[in-house]
Amino acid sequence: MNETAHCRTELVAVVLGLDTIAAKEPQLCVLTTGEGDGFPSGPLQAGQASLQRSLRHWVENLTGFRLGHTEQLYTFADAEDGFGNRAVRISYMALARSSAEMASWQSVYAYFPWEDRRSEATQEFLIPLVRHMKSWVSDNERRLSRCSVAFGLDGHEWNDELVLDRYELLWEAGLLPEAGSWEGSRAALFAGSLGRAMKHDHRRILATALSRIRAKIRYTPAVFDFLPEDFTLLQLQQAMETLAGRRMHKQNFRRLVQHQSLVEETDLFDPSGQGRPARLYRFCKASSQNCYLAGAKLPLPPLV
Amino acid sequence: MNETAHCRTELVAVVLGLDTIAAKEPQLCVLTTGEGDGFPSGPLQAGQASLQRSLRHWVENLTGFRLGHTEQLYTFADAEDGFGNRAVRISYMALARSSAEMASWQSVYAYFPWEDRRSEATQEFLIPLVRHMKSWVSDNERRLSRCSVAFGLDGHEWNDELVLDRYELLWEAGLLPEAGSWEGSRAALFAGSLGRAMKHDHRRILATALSRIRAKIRYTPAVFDFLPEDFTLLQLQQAMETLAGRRMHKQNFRRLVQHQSLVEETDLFDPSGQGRPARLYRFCKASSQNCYLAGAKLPLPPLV
DNA sequence: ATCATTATGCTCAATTTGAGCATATAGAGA
DNA sequence: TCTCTATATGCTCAAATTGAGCATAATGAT
Repeated sequence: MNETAHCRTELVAVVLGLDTIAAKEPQLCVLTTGEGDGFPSGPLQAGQASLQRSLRHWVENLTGFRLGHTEQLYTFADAEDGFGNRAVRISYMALARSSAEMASWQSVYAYFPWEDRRSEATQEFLIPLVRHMKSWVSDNERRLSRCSVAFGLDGHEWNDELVLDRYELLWEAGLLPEAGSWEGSRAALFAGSLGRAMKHDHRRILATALSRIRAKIRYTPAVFDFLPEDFTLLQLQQAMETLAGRRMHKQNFRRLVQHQSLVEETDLFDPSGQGRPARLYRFCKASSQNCYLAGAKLPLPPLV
Repeated sequence: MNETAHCRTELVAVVLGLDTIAAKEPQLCVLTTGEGDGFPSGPLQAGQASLQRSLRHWVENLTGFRLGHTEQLYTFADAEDGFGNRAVRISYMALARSSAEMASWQSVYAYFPWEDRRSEATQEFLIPLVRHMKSWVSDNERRLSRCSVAFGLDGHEWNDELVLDRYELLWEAGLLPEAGSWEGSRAALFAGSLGRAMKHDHRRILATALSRIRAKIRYTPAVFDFLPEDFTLLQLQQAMETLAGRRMHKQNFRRLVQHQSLVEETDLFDPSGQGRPARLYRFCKASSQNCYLAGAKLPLPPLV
């Protein structure tokens, strides 16, 4: 209790955005450094008023990118280095409006392919992976239960928000290169479906961010931070879908959104589509709270 | 970016529990130090494996209390002191089972009287307070909207989880002693309804904890961490009520709980009551995820 | 003109929620 | 013992929400 450790304090930024430009359907992207194996991070600067401000300041300087809503994620500490020194890392998540600059960003689901359940294809590689996980934990009651819950087995539903739990189970199974116990040969069986690794615990931080944003879009109007001022209901729905990693029922989604008067009509239309032009809507801040955007899911077939 | 600040890193623990012993109805309590104006806190120790473990270790040593589920809340940083030194405070919330040791604990709602809407009495002092808040912000569009949302005015519903927002609005209005802009004379108008102050930003941390636990009990089985192994459905309901700060409809609450098979019957009964003895139930871990305990609310009359 | 494609309006059954009535089982007091 | 009060528990019913799908509208492409 008497020995105060000296700490190096570092800020880490997970900047999320929707890439609406390159692909036809918007994709969830994250700003990375190096070979896409880390996030912008740097020491806590002296002379800044608040942590949040400090973070915004150097991320905007570093990347030239203007950040939207910013939120603290989690604080980690390394073990001490033998001289009583520890490193403390405070991680933040920031949302950014999409822009042309995003070409160099990385797709979030490149790191967590199993989290993107929008296409049927995911099902296919997920099934053997989950089967393997189950057999691996079959001797451990506690782990078996965690596995069932996290991967939606045995009558449980797949829960979007359990990103961190799923990541940790894969880690514990030694299937991820970052894990000390990595079993490369076993992992090779699932080549391509285990995603890209990152340095330090950055992939874990990304998992935390994905959990957080998925929880946040359900009960707050956070999606609108990703969208332009005017948008079609399809754009809104696809933004929700790429964030949640699952498909939604189109007509019901509209009903849900309109019924809460979350958005208001403009008298503009989007002429770029092939079919009937879609009306443009605008976020209606007046009724922003008590927003519920989770419903209108399309049921997923059970995994096993 | 080049100047690394030296940081003192401190851990702060908000330990919550239900006091089922003193009062007839369980009350939400928190472990405090001194005159009830602070939380146990201490420097991050060298030689501990993880932050979480470090926290548990010294809280259990300090208080002799065994902690249940522990969760990181938020990390704050003081402004630097002029020598390039900053203090970083990492706050944690921990849940504890009730015990006889809790006599010395403080009621959470002593710090936030406006958050306890279980009794009609709260309505009475809340109405003039909110009216005052509204007139205070009437010249500021942004604040007026925040106020409406936070205090459930103008058609908005009261949202349990906006504890931090409400605290910050009261702070900004200069009604709280901790605020630099405190206007004691104006605050005196609402004597007794503005709650007890705490040192540093500890009351703000408590607000964060209350927000967090209220969010958590809705979608996770966190309530059960407060309850004994066997409990009656009334105990469960009252635990939810004191945490959420609002009443629930009894029959519907039972239906909600039983329908999800969150609990399983025992063949024991609680004989201590006056009327028909209540059956004792037990938490059913098997179906723990996808738990939804938020429904069955009794509607509150609008504030203004 | 016809077709493919997307947007949008509408229906209908199943489920969930909000509210309240009715009955069951205990202790306390006449 | 009988009655009253207090609590637990079972059940009903209407309103609201949700899940799913059909039908129509408005555009570009062939």
